[in-house]
Amino acid sequence: MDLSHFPPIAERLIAWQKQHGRHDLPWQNTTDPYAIWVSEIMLQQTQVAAVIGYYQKFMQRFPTIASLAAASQEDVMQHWSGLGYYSRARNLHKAAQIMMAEHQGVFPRDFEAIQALPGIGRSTAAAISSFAFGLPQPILDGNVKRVFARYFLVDGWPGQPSVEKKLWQIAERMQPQTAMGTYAQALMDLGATVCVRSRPRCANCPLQEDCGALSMDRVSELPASKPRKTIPEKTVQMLVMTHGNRVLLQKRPDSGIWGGLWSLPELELGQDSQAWGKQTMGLDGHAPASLMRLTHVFTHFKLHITANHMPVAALPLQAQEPGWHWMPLDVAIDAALPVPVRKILQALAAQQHGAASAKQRQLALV
DNA sequence: AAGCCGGGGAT
DNA sequence: ATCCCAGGCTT
Repeated sequence: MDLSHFPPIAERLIAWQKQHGRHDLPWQNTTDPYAIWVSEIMLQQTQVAAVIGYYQKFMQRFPTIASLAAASQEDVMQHWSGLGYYSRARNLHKAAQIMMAEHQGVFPRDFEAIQALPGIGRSTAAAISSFAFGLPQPILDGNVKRVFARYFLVDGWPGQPSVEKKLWQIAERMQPQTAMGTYAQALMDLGATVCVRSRPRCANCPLQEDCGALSMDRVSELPASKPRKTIPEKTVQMLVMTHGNRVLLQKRPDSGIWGGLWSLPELELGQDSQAWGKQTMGLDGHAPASLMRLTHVFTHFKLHITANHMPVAALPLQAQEPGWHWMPLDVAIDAALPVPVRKILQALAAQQHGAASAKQRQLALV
């Protein structure tokens, strides 16, 4: 690829960053590789605004590699609950334990060693290397892909391997050998605040004089968007079994959707709740009551959930199956749950609270 | 190369 | 309703 007719951009970007970039995010103004690592993992496929609160709580609870490595998976997952892509949390936890066992509890400084840790790919390893250690490794996240696709007129969807390969080559060619952290931050900040997806602010861009897409009037069509397919839809029934103030939850396996989180038992749509409770748990449930319906959209499918509430009067011993847990409702709501499950339990809590208040009012009248 | 893995912000 | 976000891992 011939990039010779493009002037170097690093110096302009670095100068722009010092004046117009972001400087006060919670994970900036530190060279602690642990803090930078945690932020980079949280920021994978997740916007800055969504991360800030999670980051602060996570760092307060797990301030060091050692504290994270020593924590239970349950504790780690609880601090990730709601953020999505839960393999990130499991890999973060696992990588901390690897660092304790194989790197003397110190974050490795070698680029290959960093990238070898679970959950850290080339771009994340490069970001950590630049910010924490000043290594000249190019990053290539969504922001950088957009900036380069426009500036260098790269056609095709950046998720396509052939297109991504071109973009990595550009990233390598543009990579400066000084001020690596500032340069990486400049690319991200330019993409996040100026070279945004829709209606970019080209008049404020330090690269406007020689941007390929701007000169060709192709800014709005680059980068090419992902070819979209219709996603399948699934319907499930989630059963909320309660005994007194406790609710039955099931720990999901690490692999698959919502891995490592607590969830509700799932039945097929027409499946009979009472029969299911009797067969799998040996429980006699009351007639199930419709609690709520909701639709949850994932990247690759849409899930229609019907939540039914079935109280059980007695709890025989065979109801204590491994992997299942009768959890007090107030505890369950703060556990590591998927978002729709938390919504269902909150609806149940609201309903029970309402019923309790009604009873109180009734008693007050007597 | 394509699929899997979440939840939310922006438009 | 659609796109995409400081992507990586598995098949």
